[in-house]
Amino acid sequence: MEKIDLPRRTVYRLSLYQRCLQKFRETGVETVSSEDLAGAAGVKPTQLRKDLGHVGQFGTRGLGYGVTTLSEAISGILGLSILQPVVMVGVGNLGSALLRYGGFRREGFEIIAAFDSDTEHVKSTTEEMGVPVLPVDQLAAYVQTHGVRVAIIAVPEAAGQSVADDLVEQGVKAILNFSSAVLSVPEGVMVNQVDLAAELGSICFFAS
Amino acid sequence: MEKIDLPRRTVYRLSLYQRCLQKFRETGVETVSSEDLAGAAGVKPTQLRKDLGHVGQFGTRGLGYGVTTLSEAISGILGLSILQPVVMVGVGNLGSALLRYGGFRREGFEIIAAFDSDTEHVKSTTEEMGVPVLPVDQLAAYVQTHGVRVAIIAVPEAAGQSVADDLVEQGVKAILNFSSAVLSVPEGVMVNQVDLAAELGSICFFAS
DNA sequence: TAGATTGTTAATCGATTAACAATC
DNA sequence: TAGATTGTTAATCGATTAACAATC
Repeated sequence: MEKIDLPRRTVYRLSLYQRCLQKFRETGVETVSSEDLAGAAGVKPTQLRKDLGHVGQFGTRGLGYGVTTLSEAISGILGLSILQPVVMVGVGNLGSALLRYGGFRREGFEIIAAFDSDTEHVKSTTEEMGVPVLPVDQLAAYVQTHGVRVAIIAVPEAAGQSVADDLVEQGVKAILNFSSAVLSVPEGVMVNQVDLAAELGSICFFAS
Repeated sequence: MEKIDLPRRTVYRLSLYQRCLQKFRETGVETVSSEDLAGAAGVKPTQLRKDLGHVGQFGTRGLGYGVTTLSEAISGILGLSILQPVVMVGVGNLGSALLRYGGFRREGFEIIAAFDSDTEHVKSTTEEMGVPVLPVDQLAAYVQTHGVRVAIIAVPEAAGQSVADDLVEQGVKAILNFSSAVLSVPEGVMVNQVDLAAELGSICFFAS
């Protein structure tokens, strides 16, 4: 596996394209132009082509892109051609909502286990979530034995950093962080911060 | 109210600074340097100063920023000095998680009502959510009579655009969109797309 | 005055868009 | 061949960082 270096935003959009391609596939479309696909993803055609240009040549001039071919190519690039195992830490409001959401599997990853420090929480949620919910003190061991490399953090701010430390120590390489904690991680680990309150706060500005 | 034009990212970070300042305030700190505050927010001091430079002069050279003064100034800029009323459309997994989350109020906005198309949903959730959950066909009227300008969309993709159209028609100016629908809105309406699946998909790339 | 720290300008960086030659 | 559409280069744009003079 060649390690390509891609701009963050490009990676994000590849993920978008991938979902659109799946939809095209389901409706039986076999070929799309950069204009069609970009339209579906909400970006400019020229940007789509630029993004794809970073990783290879997939189209046929005058014709467009083969839906299946491109979709599989992108899956490969994102590392989603094999189902990616993900753990979830924190099963509060947001964590459990994400667990129930479910649509993830279609995207090429699967939340294989969730963890929480609240024992009551652990017991009451295990069945209704569809994934095992375990006490957080089993997190490290689990991550190690299952070779997990991707994690979602949805714990209160105060616990964020220590959870991240544990994860990184066991080999996790990418973290999607919903806690408002600012995580510091070593070089080579990617953190993607999603700060819902700040997101909402910032749109309020544009309403005035 | 002068209408300032700020870079999106700057607005987002102002929201971050604001939260950090509140924490400083709670712990009795009266003055912070750009280094302290930037550290707390996870950005570079120079960026913080640049961001603030967009909107005015709040500091004292050699000393730093007054916590309270700066905090109130930012609230004013973001339009959060008065509690901002927000409606939520869609009370599925994600929507209800956000409703329960609650931490929003401290940030200066309040979800005053939620809407859903599923009548069962409406009934069963109203009490447990702490806000009225109403049938979606009352959305337009409610938004208009309450002068709501900010909305959160957490409905399935297929319904996203039509909900957005209704909101915009009734005067909503800013939308935080959690549906994966690519919304098209008229000039002057701000949409902030948060695509959780794409977010997760894109970090997977960095794990390989 | 000396030390600290802001506000701001200039330099850098990265990402988006436009334009067009290559080619199916 | 003519029409369409890609792949890629160059131009633009916006955002981040470095540097430093202003000043408390």
